[in-house]
Amino acid sequence: MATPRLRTRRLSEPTIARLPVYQRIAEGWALRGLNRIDSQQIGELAGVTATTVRRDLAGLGSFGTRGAGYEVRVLHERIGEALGHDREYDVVVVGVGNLGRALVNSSNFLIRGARLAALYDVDAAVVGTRVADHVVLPFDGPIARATVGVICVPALDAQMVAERLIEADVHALLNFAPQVLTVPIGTAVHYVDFSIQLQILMYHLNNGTGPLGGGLLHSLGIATPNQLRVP
Amino acid sequence: MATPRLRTRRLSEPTIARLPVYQRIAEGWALRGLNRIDSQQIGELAGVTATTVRRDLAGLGSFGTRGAGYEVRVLHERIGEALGHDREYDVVVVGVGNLGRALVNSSNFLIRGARLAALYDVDAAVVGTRVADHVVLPFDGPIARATVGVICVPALDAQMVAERLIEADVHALLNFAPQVLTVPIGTAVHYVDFSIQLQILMYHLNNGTGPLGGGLLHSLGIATPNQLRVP
DNA sequence: GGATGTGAAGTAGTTCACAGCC
DNA sequence: GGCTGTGAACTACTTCACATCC
Repeated sequence: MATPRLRTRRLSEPTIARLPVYQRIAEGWALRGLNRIDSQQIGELAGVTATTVRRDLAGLGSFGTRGAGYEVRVLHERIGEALGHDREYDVVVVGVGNLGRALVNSSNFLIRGARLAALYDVDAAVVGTRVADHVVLPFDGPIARATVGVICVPALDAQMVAERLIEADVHALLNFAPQVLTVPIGTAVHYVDFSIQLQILMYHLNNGTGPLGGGLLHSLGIATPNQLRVP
Repeated sequence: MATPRLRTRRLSEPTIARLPVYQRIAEGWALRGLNRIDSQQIGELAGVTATTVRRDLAGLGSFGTRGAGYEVRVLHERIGEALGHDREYDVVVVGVGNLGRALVNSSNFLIRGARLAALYDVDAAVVGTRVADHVVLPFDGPIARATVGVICVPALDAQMVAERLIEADVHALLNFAPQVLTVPIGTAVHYVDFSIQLQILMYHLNNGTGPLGGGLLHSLGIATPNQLRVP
């Protein structure tokens, strides 16, 4: 576990989930050559209220200018600092099926300090092939030193994979398998589950709730309708 | 938008996100031939407190037995009803790259009433090929009638794809592109963003928060360490 | 003037603690 | 005895409203 740093006060869970969205918005504006943005604009693009944006950003220290909003460059930088993007960390991916392949080849996955250390699979047909500039290694061999392990294997194998990763001293897991993992204290598990997202969407459709009822995203849930167009 | 039904009282957003997890746990137990489970056990497997489980389930009507817990079959059924799994709905997928392919071939994505209606792509090399028992159609042609549109295209194309889907009367979107969408009122957008999940995990690692500090999943966030083993 | 940053108020979600029932 | 279901207390998050500063 990395050393804690107390540069910013402790951020709330919903705030942490929104920061990457704000950062992406900042990137979009920077790309367009715009260098100022205000909480109102960030809010409309992110699907939250301007007040929420200001509270979130205030937690990173006061770097806005009253009357003029935030400087896009500084905004991006501060969020990066808060999320620890100045640190590099190694990621191993276990399971090089369609999903694993999609992840490592995505321009959106291994960013902000994440570095692919190695790829593993149990399938002899896949081991030895080249994927994303790495030769796929056998999962029963030695495991590279890494901070995060990404699990992209079938549900039934996920627990076994988690155990082997933990044994190899990987104590942060991102699990794409539809399987709750049992892990010892000291290991963080984060779940990504596509079908749950679909199911939440359907619940709202069936019940007429969600965006129409004014419902809001709860750590990347349903977003408020968003009429503003980026200039 | 489907007709609302008021079988159960309105559920809170965090509850809705947890129900699919409970349901999966119920499935696991049913598969093992176990037919009773209590809130304590569900909680340990899902990474939440027993009280939270009981509150969530109480929202679906009282179907537990004091002193004996919940019947696994009834639990599964009630959650299915609450989430609208008895209804079938059509899903179109736009973008048949690695990710789109991974999704439609996953045994975990198109479940619980979701039915793949059609696949679209703009790439002439992909259009016409067979994927998951469907011939990939050109995105500039007519779009099938569907309830949900899944967007698996590069970030820069996502807004255009969303607009065309909305024009074709698809008013619920699941967006896998790292891009906030601007949509008219009446359209629900739900985001799935891999890199954000990684970033949240890293934040906690850098700050020593998360599972060690007793932090808890916030709609599929970091789960509490989970020592219990399924019998 | 105009937008930030923040006390204070309001709302939502979780946890406690226990009555109620099997 | 044991576990559910729930009022009451508590905690967390959001929104209001406005003083503050450019």
